[in-house]
Parts: sequence; C-alpha cells; structure tokens
Amino acid sequence: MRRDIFQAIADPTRRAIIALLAIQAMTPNALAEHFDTSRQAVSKHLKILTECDLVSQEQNGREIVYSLEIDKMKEIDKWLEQYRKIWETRFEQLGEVLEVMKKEKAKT
Amino acid sequence: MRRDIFQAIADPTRRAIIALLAIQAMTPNALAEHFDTSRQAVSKHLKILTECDLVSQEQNGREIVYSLEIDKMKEIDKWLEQYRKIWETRFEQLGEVLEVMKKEKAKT
DNA sequence: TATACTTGCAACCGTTCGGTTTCATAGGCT
DNA sequence: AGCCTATGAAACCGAACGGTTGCAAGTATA
Repeated sequence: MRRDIFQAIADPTRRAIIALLAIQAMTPNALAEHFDTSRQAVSKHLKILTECDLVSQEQNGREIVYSLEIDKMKEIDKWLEQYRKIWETRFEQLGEVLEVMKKEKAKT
Repeated sequence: MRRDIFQAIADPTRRAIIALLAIQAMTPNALAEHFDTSRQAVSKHLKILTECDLVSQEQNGREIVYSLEIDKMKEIDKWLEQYRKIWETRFEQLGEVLEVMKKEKAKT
C-alpha cells in the first residue's frame, strides 16, 4: 500500500476534498454533500488523506470534524523547489536574451 | 484513462525519470539503465509523461531523446499557490502572536 | 543486402484503485 | 430502553496500473 502525498493528490476527488477543507473544517457528511459519490466513498478518501497526514480528525460528539494539515502541503512545495530553480534560471536567461536583442535593435 | 499531471507524478519511478531528465535530456535506453525495471516499463512511463506534456521527444537518427518540459511543472506550482497563501498567512499570524507575546513580556 | 541496435506496441498477468452495498459501532434524542 | 444519526470497516466488483514477454518497424553499419 503505497501511500505518499503524491499518490494522495493524484485523485481529483481528493483534491476537491482538500480544497473544501482548506476553506473550512468539515464532517464527512458535510463533505459528501458536495460530491456525486456516496458518503462511504468520501470516507475512504478521507482515510487515505488521514493516513498520509494531509488531514487530521477531531471527534466532536458523534461527529468527526476533518481539518486540512496545511503544513503537509509544504512537502509538495519542497519537492517542486528544485524545478522552480530551473524555470527561474531559464527565465533569467530569457531576460538576458531580450536584453541582448534590445541592444542589437538599438544599434540599427 | 485519467491522465493529468497529478496522476503522472504520483508514481515514484516517473518522478525519478523527471528528476533525471531535469539534469539532462536522455534516450529511453539511457534512462532505463538507472532503474531495476525493464526498458519497456520505462518506455510506458515515458508514454504517460508524454501524453500529459511533461516530456517532449526529439528523433535523432534511430534514437529518441526525451526532454523535460519544465513549463508544465508550473501547473503544479499554480495549483499549490492557493495553499501557499494559506500557510504564509498562518505564518504571518504566528508572527503577530509572537509580537504580542514580546510586548506582553516587555510590560512585566 | 544482411545484421545489429533502438524503440514502440500489443497481449497478458497480478495488484491496486475507486466505487457500491451491507453491516457494526457509538453517540444523541425521545 | 428504544430509536435515529454519524461514522468506519468489510466484502465485493469492474477498471486501471505497473510490470513482463514477444514482436514489429525503422535506422545505422558491415
């Protein structure tokens, strides 16, 4: 059972759940109302999200309120950082190219 | 066949391929040498990466050189941005809390 | 032309995924 | 106590996934 954050965000329904929980913590029932699938299906998604610590639960009487663990999202950001460096470098290079072109044009 | 960028990066082997291609464009054979799996398996991963435009191919004689399309990675960054806003806001709030605590302490 | 190399594609296989249905548990309400 | 509500867990199912094996196509090289 591979259960890392990348596998967790691969499913569109789970990304939607994350988006909803980012706005407001919610119970499974409240979440399920936003989807076409059954409550149980949402529950399974929540289980997966919980297993990789993207979401935390808090018992509140007979309800369970799920919250987004925003810090966990930083892991994706951290992974992305190496690539962000690349495209920022490329952008600088593009800037240099444009600079050279401007100078070339000024010569004429 | 769900084939978006999030599903593409869900697999660890594909993330490794992306990392390798970020360093240098490569042929499937050269890529496959870095993995335990067969060349065909790598080829299938490349197909998936190609289908969602994360990777581009250039025929070079009988070889095909694969390159990372770094711009496509920005899509993940764009998706992440909404959540980055949240954790940055939280950080600011934490800063405010610390500020208040400092003032409180200064009173004593 | 014959041969070797690089690659993609199709068929197959076991596992995982995402969903439904059914059931069990546990907390509130009358 | 008895009932309703909220939730998770288990069993099952079809589809997709990730892998292998075998094969065909195209390119270099003798």
